[in-house]
Amino acid sequence: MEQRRADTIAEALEERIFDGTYSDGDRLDEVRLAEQFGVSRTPFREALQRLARSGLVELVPRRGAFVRQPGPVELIEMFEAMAEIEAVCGRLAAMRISDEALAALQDANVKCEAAVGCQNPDGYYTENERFHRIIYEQSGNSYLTTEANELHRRLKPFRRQQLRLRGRMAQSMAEHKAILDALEAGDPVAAAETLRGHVAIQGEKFHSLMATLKRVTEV
Amino acid sequence: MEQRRADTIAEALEERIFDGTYSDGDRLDEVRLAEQFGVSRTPFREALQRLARSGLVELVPRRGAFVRQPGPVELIEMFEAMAEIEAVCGRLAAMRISDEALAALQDANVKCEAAVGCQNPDGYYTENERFHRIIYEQSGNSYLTTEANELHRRLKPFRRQQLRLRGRMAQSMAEHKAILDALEAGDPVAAAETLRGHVAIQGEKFHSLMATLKRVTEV
DNA sequence: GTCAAGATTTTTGTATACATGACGGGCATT
DNA sequence: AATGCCCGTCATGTATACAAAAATCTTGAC
Repeated sequence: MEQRRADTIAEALEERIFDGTYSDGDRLDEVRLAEQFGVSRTPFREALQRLARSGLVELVPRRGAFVRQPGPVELIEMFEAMAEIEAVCGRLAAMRISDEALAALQDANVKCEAAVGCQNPDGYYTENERFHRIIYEQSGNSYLTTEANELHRRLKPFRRQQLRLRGRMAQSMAEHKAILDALEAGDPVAAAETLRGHVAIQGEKFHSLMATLKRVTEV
Repeated sequence: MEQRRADTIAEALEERIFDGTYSDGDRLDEVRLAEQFGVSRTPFREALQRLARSGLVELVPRRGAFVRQPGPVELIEMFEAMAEIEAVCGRLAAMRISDEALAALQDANVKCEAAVGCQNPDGYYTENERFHRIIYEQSGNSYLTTEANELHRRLKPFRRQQLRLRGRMAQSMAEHKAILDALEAGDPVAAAETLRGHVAIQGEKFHSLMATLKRVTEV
């Protein structure tokens, strides 16, 4: 699959939005940025439109493109949607998961535990992501899988913060175990419930999220 | 909100794809169609990219834009996803729905029943859509609402066929009643279950869907 | 008659030029 | 001094021109 220039530009812009180079409300000047990327306005505008579709920028007619970071309400809604969609994937996966996938989940979990032991948040994060993506995949529904992956990607920057919470990794491991048990038992209801609880933002996680939000938006 | 030309073109193309003017695999010639719409290639390409993001068109680099109708597998997956997302919306709505929304749902249902009495499928269809959109809205989650509306829109052409099934409208009414009861009772589980069952493609509905699919793709 | 390689043509991707609508500053009026 | 209007400047939206890649056609050899 050949890569258009607009694709690479979109990725670069996305990266800059995620890492905070551009923050909420910033206008993305077409001529200046196109020049900076070494392309003309045409492919750059293509990239902007793609980002607009993912919701990262807002395209106001005749006024330009503006960075659109999710606010507190939007973020909470996205986390809730993530929890519900993961629950759905888990429900379906409980009825459809393959033995290979179950083994892969177990493998991811083992490596997660190892990462916890080594105080290695990055390793934990990588394997945790694999764990979840396997469940999306095993829903056996590519539409849901795509949606789940997309939401997962957008929440990535905020999710990462959650792991910093004291004792969060250990608790998360216990929840993974419960999820795995439900999937092995082929219990759709239990799989859905445990996954929803695992992903949902509640209690201390909520305050933590709000705190990081403040830090991001106030800079 | 000002409308770009690319927007109107995208809508027109979408319409033509839905109504079968263009069918699966057709190439959308940039110069010919842009001329036909009376615009240059630039806004027309914008429209193509938008359609590509909705999944109606596939943009193959260096080869062009091709109409991408969902195949049987994809359609079944989309209907399943719709059923699951509606179930989620129902679950949340059962906990959050307002009295006004409940009244609106009842109103939609009454008008549905009237339409059934008058043998008026169009009227039924309109009110049925309103019924479902209210439930999406009352999930209290705008992300889910957007996703649900989008899926609903894409499945519209296929859903319409389902209503032609003998006795389908009457059965559907009974299901609406059960959904309404669950929402009134504030029972999340019942709301989710009844909605999932209502939307899911199963039994005769499945064969009917396959039949319409054949008719569409073989023309 | 078939297949292959080169030339031609068509078409996509990108750059640039042009036109129209938006924002801001300055001036006049109250 | 404040407000409203007008004009200049600039950015966006669109058209057109150019370049590169793919598809097609032609021609020649086996």
